[in-house]
Amino acid sequence: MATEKKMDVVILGLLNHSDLSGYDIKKQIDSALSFFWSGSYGSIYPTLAKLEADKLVKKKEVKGSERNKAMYSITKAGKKQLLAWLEVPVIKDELRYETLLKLFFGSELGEDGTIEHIEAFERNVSENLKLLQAYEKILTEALDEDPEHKYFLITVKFGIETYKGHLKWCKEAKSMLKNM
Amino acid sequence: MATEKKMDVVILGLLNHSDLSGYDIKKQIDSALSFFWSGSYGSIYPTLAKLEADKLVKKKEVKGSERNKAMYSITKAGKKQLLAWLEVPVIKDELRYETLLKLFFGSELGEDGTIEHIEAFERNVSENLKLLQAYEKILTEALDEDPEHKYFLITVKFGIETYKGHLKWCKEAKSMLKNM
DNA sequence: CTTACCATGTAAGGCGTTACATGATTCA
DNA sequence: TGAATCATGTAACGCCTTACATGGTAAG
Repeated sequence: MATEKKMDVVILGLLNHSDLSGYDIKKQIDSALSFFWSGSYGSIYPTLAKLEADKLVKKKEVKGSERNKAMYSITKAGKKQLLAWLEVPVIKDELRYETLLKLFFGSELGEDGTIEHIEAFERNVSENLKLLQAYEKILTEALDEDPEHKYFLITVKFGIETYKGHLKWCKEAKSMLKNM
Repeated sequence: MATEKKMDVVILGLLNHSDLSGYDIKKQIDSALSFFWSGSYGSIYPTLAKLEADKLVKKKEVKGSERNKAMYSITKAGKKQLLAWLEVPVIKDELRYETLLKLFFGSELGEDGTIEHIEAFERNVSENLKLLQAYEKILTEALDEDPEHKYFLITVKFGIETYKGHLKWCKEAKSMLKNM
């Protein structure tokens, strides 16, 4: 079956906004998409080759003094495929937090160790929240420049609300563990 | 390398609380752990066999008039392994929401379609929130019965705060899309 | 009497990661 | 001149899911 949780629609979606190399795609996944998606070169390059073979993207070798570099752009068939995926209802949203697993089994570890896990989680979330808030500011200011900015901003706001919820829980969880 | 995001510690953790069959383990994963973890029989049974071979769990065939059923219990070596994993810092918390991917690339789909995705997400989160709040009530009332209940309750509260954050975002996102 | 649930397991394959391999260019 | 970044790709392997295969038991 087609494109359920795969790299291909991510690539198609990114190329729908601008032409990119495989390296560029990796960078975008690691920045704008990183808080809800991930992907490695070992997945990006083979997918790009497959998409090209299916004529969903077009490869252009960049010539001249530059090193070997290939820029990809989306084709009409690619846009059609992207839209078809966008129209289909979401199949699966997955939250998979190892932190919660360690908490769930935490009685074996005890309070101090568990609190350490929560605090490490808290530090991590706080940092990511700051990054998202910086994104939020930039995107809000540049909202008129590009109609896609609105959609990017909405996902950023998702991260902000979610992380705020996480931080609220951190406080609650720590006080629950300490008041025993 | 050992037990980074694997079924084995989940099983060890569950068996640390009570003896269970493979079928029981699946049920627990699909209920108490479902909002932050998942696993299938195709992963549970082979892992159980491997854990038994490593003497981390012990298998007891249930005899008598009952059907073929095997109950597993954790061994001392198993407890040690579980504790070792609990002590190690969390390697990876992963949030992977297809909904956000569809939102991120949403300009191609347009406002109406995007709002439909948000509303489907909203319905789903609302339902799960209700389930978690039911769990919260039960666990709060039974807090004294078992020292582990406190740890279960903390993870449930995580889900509640997170889902509340999600729902807050749903409202925000819809109004952002409508006010254009 | 049949539907739902209890119960165990295997085989094939999907999807992706990590690690490796290689080399150019830019910047301090 | 050496570190960081740009840039592409492959091979091996890990981990899990889906689908299949099988059959007992409880409840309505």
